[in-house]
Order: sequence, then structure tokens, then C-alpha cells
Amino acid sequence: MNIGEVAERSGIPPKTIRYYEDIGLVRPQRSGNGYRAFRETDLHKLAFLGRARALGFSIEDCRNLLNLYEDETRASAQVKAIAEEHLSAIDDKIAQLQDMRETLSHLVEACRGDHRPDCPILKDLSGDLKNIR
Amino acid sequence: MNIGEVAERSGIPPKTIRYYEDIGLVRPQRSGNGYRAFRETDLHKLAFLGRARALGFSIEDCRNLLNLYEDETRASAQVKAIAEEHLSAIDDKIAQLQDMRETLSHLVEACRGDHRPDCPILKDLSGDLKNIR
DNA sequence: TATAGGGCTTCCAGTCACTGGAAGCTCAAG
DNA sequence: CTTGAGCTTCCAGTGACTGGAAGCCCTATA
Repeated sequence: MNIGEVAERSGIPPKTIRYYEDIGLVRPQRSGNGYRAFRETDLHKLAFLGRARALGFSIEDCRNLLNLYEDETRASAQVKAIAEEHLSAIDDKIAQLQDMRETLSHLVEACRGDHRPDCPILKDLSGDLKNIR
Repeated sequence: MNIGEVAERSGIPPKTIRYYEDIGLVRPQRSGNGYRAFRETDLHKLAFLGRARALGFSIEDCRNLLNLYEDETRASAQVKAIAEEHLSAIDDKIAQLQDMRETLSHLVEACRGDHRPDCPILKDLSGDLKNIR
């Protein structure tokens, strides 16, 4: 398989696949003409990476997950540990975004959004906390 | 004021303040010795930037908000538009993270996390969807 | 057989918002 | 006069790609 077909079947763009090779996540062989020659196992790995990335795992996490996947002697506890850490990072991020959302939505509601310059959003950003709440 | 004092009072590290000058967000004067000389207005601007960044606004948004803040002829509608767009981006991000969270937490729960290699997390990532929902 | 196109290759640069580090100047205290 | 803190600039690295340029390879059609 050439890179185009693999890209299509894995859903990962060619540029990204070349990047994954650069950083050692996949190691396709080469044809006589210099083209990358992917086997089914490469495709499988790339699809694995695509799903892991879609769950928000970092590249380093993906590398470790892939290693565990290929390690028949793994303990599922190792996989679970990675996933739990990531899950708690996601929870942190959600909480942080919800804090922002909370503040910002109050400000947006309080702003009339008309032609006049008065604006509680700017007032808040400027440090004048007398407004809102 | 030198950069250290401004950093302390605004809560923004010196490195970041220099970076903000590089990209034109603040324009402190210079003392005879080459040190940056910040006025109160510069400090005020930096604190504004700190709060806007804490709400997750991009640097470009911050630049626009700062311009509007200094523009007496602004319409609050302009500010509100920026804030609403950002708010909806935040909402999108939260939704995306919650999707990830949902999937991931089910997988984590299903994984026994023991010494054995069987792992529904890896099974899911490898594309075997027979497991879990 | 010439050529046109699409796909493939590499390499370099840019993204976003900083952050770390090195080399070197300035200033105040002891 | 030395020490050390604080300031300066410049360069490089982060994460995970993404865009673009220059050029080779392959196939189909005129």
C-alpha cells in the first residue's frame, strides 16, 4: 500500500503519517522507487493511533499504549494507569473550561451589545470588579 | 517601574511581558540604562491581558479587546461579539472533552487493571468494538 | 513518443503562546 | 572591589501537526 491508500483507510492524512514515521511510531518499509510500502499491520497501528488521539491521548501516551498493545506480557494495570491519568487530566480541563464559561457567560449576559461604549466585559477585564455578582 | 516589579504586580512573568512587547501588546519606554520603564498604564494593560488570558481569550482576541478598551468610540456590541464567539468555542471544547470523558471512563471501568494482559481499553483502541456498548 | 496529471519524495518554515538557557551589561550593598 | 541580583538580547525548544516548494515516479492519452 502507498501512503495515499493508507491515509484514506486509516483516516490519517499523509502528512501526519510521515510525521508519525519521523518520530518512530510506525516504520513502513520502502519500495524500490523510494515510496513507503505499508503492510496491513502498519495500517492497523495507524488506526489504533487515530483512535487513541481521538480520545485525547498525547503522542507519548500513544507510544506507550502501542508498546503495551504489542507486549503480550503486559499487565492491564499498566494500561489502566495511563488511561486513568489521562481521564483525570480531562476532568481538570473540563473543570477549568467550565469556570471560564461561568464567568464569561455572566459577563456576556450583562453586556447590552449595542452602539454605546459602556461594557461590563471590558470593565471586568480592566479590574473594575464592582460590576456583576 | 522595572520589569520585575511589573511582573510581581501584574502576575505575569518577565519572560511573558517581554514576549508581549515583542508582539506589540505593550510598548514600555526605556530608561537610560536600557531597562524597560513601565508606567502605571502599562501595568494596567498587562493586568487586563492577564485577566483576558485567564478567561481563555487568544492573544489576537486580547489585542482586539485592548484596542476596543482604549477606543472611546467603541460599540459594546463589538466586545460582546468577540466574547460570544469565544464562549461558543469554549462550549465546543467542553462538549468534545465530555465525549472523550464518556468513552474513556466506560473503558476504564471495564478494565480490571490486574496483572493479566486482557484489556478492554486496548481492545477498543485496536478497533475491536465487540466490547462495551 | 511526448506530455500532462497526479502521487510520491524530502526539506524548510510556520503555527500558538510561551519558556529555558546562555552570554553579558547594570546596579546596590558590603 | 567584589558579589549577587536584576536586567538585556538572542537562540532554541515545546506539541502535534500543516503548508509549501522543488523535484522524482508512474500511468494514460494524443
